[in-house]
Amino acid sequence: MNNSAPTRQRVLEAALNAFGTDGYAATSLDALAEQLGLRKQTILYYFRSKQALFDSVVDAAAQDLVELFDQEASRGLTGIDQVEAIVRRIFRLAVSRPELLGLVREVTRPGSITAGRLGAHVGPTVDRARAFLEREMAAGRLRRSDPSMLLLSLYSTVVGVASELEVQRAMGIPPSARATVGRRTELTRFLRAALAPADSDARNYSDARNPRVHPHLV
Amino acid sequence: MNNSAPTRQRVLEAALNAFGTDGYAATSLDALAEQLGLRKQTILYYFRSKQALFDSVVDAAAQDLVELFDQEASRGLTGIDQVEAIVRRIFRLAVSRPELLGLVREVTRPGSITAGRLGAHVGPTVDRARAFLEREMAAGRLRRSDPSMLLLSLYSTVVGVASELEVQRAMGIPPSARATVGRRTELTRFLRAALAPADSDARNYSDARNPRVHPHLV
DNA sequence: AAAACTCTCTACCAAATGGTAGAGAGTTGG
DNA sequence: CCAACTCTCTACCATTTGGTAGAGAGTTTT
Repeated sequence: MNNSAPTRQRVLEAALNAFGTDGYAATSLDALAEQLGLRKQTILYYFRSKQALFDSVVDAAAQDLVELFDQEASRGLTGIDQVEAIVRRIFRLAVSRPELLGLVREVTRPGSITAGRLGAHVGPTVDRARAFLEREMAAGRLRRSDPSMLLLSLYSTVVGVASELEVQRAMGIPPSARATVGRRTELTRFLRAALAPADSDARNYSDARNPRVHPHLV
Repeated sequence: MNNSAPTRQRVLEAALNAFGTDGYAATSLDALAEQLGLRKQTILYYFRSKQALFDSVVDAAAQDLVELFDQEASRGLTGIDQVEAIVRRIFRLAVSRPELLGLVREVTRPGSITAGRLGAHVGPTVDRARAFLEREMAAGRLRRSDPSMLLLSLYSTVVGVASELEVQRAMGIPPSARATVGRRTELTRFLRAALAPADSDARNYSDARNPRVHPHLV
């Protein structure tokens, strides 16, 4: 039962790229195969059907996302610092593997049958994120609000700002590397303002201004 | 040169619905025609090609969006009140015509050739929005930040929260009408926190808490 | 060395796709 | 009344699509 890791893996990667960039419907097995220097039938040897391939791609992508997220969440940061660390991570992802966020976008299309599949994978992570927000609110390190809604707002904002390239162009923001850093900096400021606890119970809370942008890269 | 408004219009509406829901590639002219009780050739009589139909749909949708937006912006509100009015409008849109936001999402796909078309239509409106933000910041009614970036954050957050149905389901938010109101309320709170001017120069600014949720509908 | 297994290929196929050509029915204008 | 025009249709068509059947080469197992 040797699954011939190289070929199968190559197919998965190219498929993630294609599905995440052009979408499911606009991706043909023939085009995918040609791009890999294979015949379509070779793809269908490893994956029963186009849909099965897509499912596998979603599984792999979900695993990557969860891993990355949990890794970043396990460093024990608190409050806005933790949120900022995640934001930085997602931006790095948007630069290094934009097709991954594109795939998420494709899967979360209304009525998508595959949405449940992704949901099943990321469910526990989402729960943990919500629990984190609740905990930090209770500790007075984040402004009090509905954790689910906040999570949704955060998701929309971060993924949108990180990956809405065409919208950014329309708004006069050039898609350069420097602009990407600028976007993240500005977004961080936006989020800090939105998340900072009201004056009522702000305790030992790390400086809300000056988001300490390391001049690394993104 | 009678363009037979009824049929042409029906085609446009059905096409907007299909393109906005399923995307360009997943929409076939045959399916569209059948749904309209027509033959595909009738569609191709009014529109030279599938791409031309899509372009026309984008034009019409952009016009609707701009109209709606400018209408809401011409009422002379200021600061966060104006932002909140726009948010309310977009949410109403997400409920009454979800396919419109879906189309925007489709058009803004990375590498979309039609993105420029939409951009050309909404450009002036975006400029006006940015000018508004600048003006309100200068007047001390909004927190100071980069207007372009803020606009992008606002866009991502509002459209995302309004239309990311599948993500919401994944985050445990049921897609009911009541939940929609709740989402908007929570989002408004989020935005108020993010946009409220720093204490430095906050002048005659309408109450930041209690966003006055009318029990209308959405 | 024979049998079984792994992997990629050629050869097809039915269905669906966007699109062309042009007939025919109905209406309008001269 | 005839010509022109508007609109929808039938008849096709070339291409592309996802998918099946199975041959054949190489490797592993017995």
